[in-house]
Amino acid sequence: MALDVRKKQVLDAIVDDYVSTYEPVGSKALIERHNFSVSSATLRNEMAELERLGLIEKPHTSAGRIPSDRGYREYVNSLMSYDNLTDDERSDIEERISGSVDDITDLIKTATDTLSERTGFVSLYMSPRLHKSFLKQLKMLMIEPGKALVVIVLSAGVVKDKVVRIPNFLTGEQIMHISDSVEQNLTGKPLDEITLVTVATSMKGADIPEAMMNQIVYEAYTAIKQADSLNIYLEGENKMLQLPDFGELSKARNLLDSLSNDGMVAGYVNELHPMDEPNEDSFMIRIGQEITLDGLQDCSFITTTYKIGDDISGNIGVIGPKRMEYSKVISQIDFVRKTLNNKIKRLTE
Amino acid sequence: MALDVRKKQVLDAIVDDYVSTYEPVGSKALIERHNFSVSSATLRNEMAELERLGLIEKPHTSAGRIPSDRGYREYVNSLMSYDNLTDDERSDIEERISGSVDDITDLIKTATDTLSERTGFVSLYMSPRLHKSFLKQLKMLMIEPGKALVVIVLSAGVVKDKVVRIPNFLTGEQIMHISDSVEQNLTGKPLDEITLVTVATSMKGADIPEAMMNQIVYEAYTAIKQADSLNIYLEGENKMLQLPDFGELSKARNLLDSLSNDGMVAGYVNELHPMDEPNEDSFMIRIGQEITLDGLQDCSFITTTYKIGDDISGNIGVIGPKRMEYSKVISQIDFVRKTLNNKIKRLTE
DNA sequence: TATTAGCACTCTATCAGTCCGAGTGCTAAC
DNA sequence: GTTAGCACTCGGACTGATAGAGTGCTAATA
Repeated sequence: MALDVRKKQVLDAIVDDYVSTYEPVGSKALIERHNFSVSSATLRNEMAELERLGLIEKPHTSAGRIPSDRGYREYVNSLMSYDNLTDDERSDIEERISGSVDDITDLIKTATDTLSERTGFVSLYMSPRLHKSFLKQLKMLMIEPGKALVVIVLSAGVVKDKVVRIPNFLTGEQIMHISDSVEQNLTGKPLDEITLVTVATSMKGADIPEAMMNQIVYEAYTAIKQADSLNIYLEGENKMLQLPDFGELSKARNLLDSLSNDGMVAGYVNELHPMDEPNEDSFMIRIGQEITLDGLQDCSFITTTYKIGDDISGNIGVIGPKRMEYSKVISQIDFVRKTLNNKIKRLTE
Repeated sequence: MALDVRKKQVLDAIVDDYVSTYEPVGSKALIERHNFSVSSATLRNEMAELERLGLIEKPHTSAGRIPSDRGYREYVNSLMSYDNLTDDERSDIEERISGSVDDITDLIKTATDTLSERTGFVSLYMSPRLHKSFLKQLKMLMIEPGKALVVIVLSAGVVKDKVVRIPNFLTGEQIMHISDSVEQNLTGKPLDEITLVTVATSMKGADIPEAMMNQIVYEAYTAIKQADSLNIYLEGENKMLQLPDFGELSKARNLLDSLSNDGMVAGYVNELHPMDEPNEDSFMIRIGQEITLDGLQDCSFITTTYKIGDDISGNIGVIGPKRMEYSKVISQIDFVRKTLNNKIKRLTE
């Protein structure tokens, strides 16, 4: 799509105006607000051309133009200029995130909340993907007869645990044995290389009757695997009701219903960030119709990646109306991500 | 408020009709739908009287009547007949809750989700109040230099844990010592009797240099206290947008904004259920203006109590529009509570 | 050839006016 | 105490007229 300079300026101006006013922009309004050195008639010709190219559209015959999804895409890809945060904004974000407690999950959550508050949109994080992280410790604690707590420590100091059922007559002593044996054999292994078989063989050392082995193997295995399950956290859904974009009740309903389906959203965000991500510092941007999730076609997704150590990463980002100030939102996410990464680094060193 | 029989019938009919139609009920409609053996004129007189008593009101001069908050209250207190669930409903609830996993929190969450799904309203649970539960075990696990995991096992098998910072040069050995010492001295104590002082004295046994004691005492103490912090979980906020009661965008906004403030809602529900609750099987019902939480004056709260063992309890309930079928909702909550209590009992035995 | 002024046309949003129906309170009769 | 009847009120739905913003097209211009 090779647009000449003036067409680019016009599209840029239309997006800017429409984003800030939520009113279709006409040729006259365009002349008034931007200093084009041509007349409105010329702009009308340009706009007709842009419409033929599929970059802008009319809600109805006698209205101004609004950007189409492809228009936003063009804008984001090649027209938009990046924003710099003000010092105030920076220090605000830094304070909020640094003032947070020591727990990594709390930290990520705080970063996400900050994002929603600062943009006025929905923000989200995906729990860290641990499949590449490796096992540093595994302990089993007897809680009461028939119940034990499996504690798993992963690289970068991530801790997970799960209460599991065990055969009733196992003693604390025996549990310790098993746990030591498993730990010795599995420490250093990445999570995605741990299978039911490796867990089973790792227990060979502890001399526990074969009969009760199966249950423990299974429970230990699920405890480990559960650590790697994918969770999503969404914040600020209600803020979307303030936006004119969702001022019609049916649109608002649609939006909130779609967002309430955590699993679907998580799956979608997960798809956006493939496992072997080539460029981790980049943003994934999906606009309007590009989004293959039902009911979110008036939205845009902007997500990026945070890191815990070298092996572990997760995603953080924003879901807003597609009519948003992309440059502002992206720079907010960028700075929050950086601040978060730094704080995590300090925490895990 | 001593109402004669017919006034009661009229109020009852008005509430029933209004709840099911969301239309103000007039004297004629009342005659048509219920077989009163008097004329509409007589009913008009009765209605005028009920209005004088503050039990019903008119949206405007030429409209029918709708129940006032006091009208709903009167209805709930003395008119409403209790509903019995159908066998289908019972088995549906039982299946959903019994199909859930073994973790108590998951179980309560499932029960809450069920409640929202079955009523179409917002449901909630408050995390168990643990202040009366007593300490059964306390273990500290070294995770890496400077970091330990405190695992706390409470009565009824409730497990809590927290990662804490410890002095860098403490060895795993020393941590074990401290943990054993604390455990020995505090086991059997109710959480609300554990203070900074008792924690400190409990560590006297482990011979750790005085200097680093303070930090550990503090961290152990906060770990214990955090176990008792009050959390709330809300489910189904978006469902409220389907209701005509919140069909105006401003009302919907108001509602969701209020509900998004978890802390406020938690505080309110907590107030409703005083610590030394006299009758644990009862329902707390708050209707419309009775609710002292901003922005929820078109709602009703109905909450009750679930139990984990003898010492631990929490709350579960529903927030819906005040125009709701109270008897149905109450019986749903009642049955969910019973099912939940049973399942918890089986789980903790 | 690109630009522009001008003009006829289109469509929406808004506002006032009208009418209908449901419901009320009151009065007088039963 | 109950009821029929009636005048009155008010919101909601419909209508038609109007203003305003914007367009596309044409013909003139640089």
